[in-house]
Amino acid sequence: MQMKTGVEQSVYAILILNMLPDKAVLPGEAISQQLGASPTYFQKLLRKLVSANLITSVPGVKGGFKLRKKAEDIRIYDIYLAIEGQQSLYSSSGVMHGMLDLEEEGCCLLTDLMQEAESSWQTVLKRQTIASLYEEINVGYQPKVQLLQQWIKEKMVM
Amino acid sequence: MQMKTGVEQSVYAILILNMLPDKAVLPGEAISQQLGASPTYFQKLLRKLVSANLITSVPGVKGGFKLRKKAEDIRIYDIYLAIEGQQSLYSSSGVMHGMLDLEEEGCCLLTDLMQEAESSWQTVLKRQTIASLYEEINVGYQPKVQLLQQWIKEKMVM
DNA sequence: ATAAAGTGGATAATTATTATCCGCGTTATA
DNA sequence: TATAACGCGGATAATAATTATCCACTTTAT
Repeated sequence: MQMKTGVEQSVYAILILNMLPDKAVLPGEAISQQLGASPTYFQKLLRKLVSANLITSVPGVKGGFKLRKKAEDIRIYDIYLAIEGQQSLYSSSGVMHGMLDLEEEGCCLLTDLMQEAESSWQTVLKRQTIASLYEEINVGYQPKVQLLQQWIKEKMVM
Repeated sequence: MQMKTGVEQSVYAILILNMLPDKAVLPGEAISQQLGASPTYFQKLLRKLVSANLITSVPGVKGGFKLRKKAEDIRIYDIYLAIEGQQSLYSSSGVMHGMLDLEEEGCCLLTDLMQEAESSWQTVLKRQTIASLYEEINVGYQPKVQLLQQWIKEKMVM
């Protein structure tokens, strides 16, 4: 039971897009290269972020991706949800039904507890936004962030 | 990202073992049958529960499994941990390293948040015990539980 | 001795996740 | 208006995780 690596990649991708000047756009391949992700699969992740309305895509020669929302309006949870989907961490496989020979389907003693646990988990993921991560990275890694900014200027298209 | 079905099966297995008279023991195959689980794989799950000191096994002709702890001392979390292992839901894949070209390995902006989220999730799983589930099942499904008790008396060995 | 149980290792089957490929639509620009 | 660089979506393959099976072994009641 492990979170998909796509969630982490997406978070950093969005962090990069957040450094992009307004109106500018960054090709998917450039991002995937910088993150060391497989280009084709990473494109799929970007699609999910587009579907979730977190980023927008621009087709054509000077196309690419950019943020759709402000950094303070993108919670880690939003990205998690976009990539992992809304299926819950736990779903009963109906063991109770067999054990007690019940008529009704789908009843399980664990459902409520698990739902509560998941809510609790999600609540924490809703606490932090891209804006707060951006601040954190700026404070802790200023020189490296400067270099990244430089790279973005080279790769972006307007 | 889904919890293993083995966790649910294990919870109900332990619930069954909890209805067992003291000193009695129940063969693994009987349990797996009642739960509709694959016998051989279910045996592996039982092994994990033994390793986690939640149940004990007795080899030999009149062998089987029984609880090692009292129902009120077995939290859902203990079972979850026994089956899923202690690896966390999230582990960084080092994307940040590539993005910022850092020297240090293993630093990730998400680690703290994810750790906190997971703790929060675990806390909820620690709230409920086998004892409380047993009570719940007794209140809601009394007649069916009676039948289960009957079945246990048939299958158990002392 | 034998049969019924658990143990541990090797291995296969299944499912989920990650990755690639290709043909298509869109758009800047030569 | 042709072309090249990009995103889009579907099909498919490769890899990894999970679930399942098999077998030789130990233990123990009868």
